[in-house]
Amino acid sequence: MLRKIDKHSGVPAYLQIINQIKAEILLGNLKAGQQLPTVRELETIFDVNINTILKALERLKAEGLIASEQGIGYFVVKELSIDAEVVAAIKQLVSKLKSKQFDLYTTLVLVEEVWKNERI
Amino acid sequence: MLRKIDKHSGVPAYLQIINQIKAEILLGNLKAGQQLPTVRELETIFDVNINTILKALERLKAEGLIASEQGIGYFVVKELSIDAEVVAAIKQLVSKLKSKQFDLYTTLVLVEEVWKNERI
DNA sequence: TTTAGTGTTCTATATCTATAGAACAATATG
DNA sequence: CATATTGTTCTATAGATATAGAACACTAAA
Repeated sequence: MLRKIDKHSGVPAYLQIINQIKAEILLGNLKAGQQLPTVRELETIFDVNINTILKALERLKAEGLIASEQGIGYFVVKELSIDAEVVAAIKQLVSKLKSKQFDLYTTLVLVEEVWKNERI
Repeated sequence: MLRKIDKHSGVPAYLQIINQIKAEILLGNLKAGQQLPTVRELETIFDVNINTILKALERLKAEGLIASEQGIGYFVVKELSIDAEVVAAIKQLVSKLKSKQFDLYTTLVLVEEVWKNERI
């Protein structure tokens, strides 16, 4: 599920990488104990320099989400399971917005703004 | 509705400013013809340097969303109205996630990932 | 033991982002 | 006309981000 980052979004590459990996863990696509692709494979997958990969992995390690073993690889440590109902609700909203021709950027901006402006 | 940006999010300040203004226009809180705060007021509101403000306004101008008149100010040009139903749907999702103690960052990451992974 | 495949560390360089500070240009108002 | 308020332009500097390239360290397997 991991894919090329968007180099023109303005969001730092290492952050986009962190976000992708975190999301995969949240969605249950990466489970505890599972090994990540090697750093040199990640270099190809995300299409960034190895140092950028390392910066992202370092942060995820500091958060305790993953761990590394020299000579072996990186592994998911902590599982972050979320409610299936929540995933369903998000899918439903995404579906509605896509059918109304919204683009992802606009959607994210709106969600953020509603989040910060509404007191619920 | 415009507020301080988050200097520690890693997202460039000028992008956060663009996002906020765009969202206000989308939500109808800034309507066509309406004047924005002065650049020096925006400096205070967002808590960033005037050059960062200008960079953001420049981009919004290039997109045709706002226009400037020297000696007078910046004005909203294009209106981007969206379906009230869409806003309601977003509010509903935000409400549900907040009640489940989700944080904004996790929410945005999930929405993005679901958007990119689901073919709908 | 040797080799291939892992992660790890380091230096150097270029570009982007953000700030500070100063000055200039156009407009509206007294 | 003079002044205050607005946008505009410019230079210099610091820090963050990203890349390239090289070398080193640990592990597993031939």
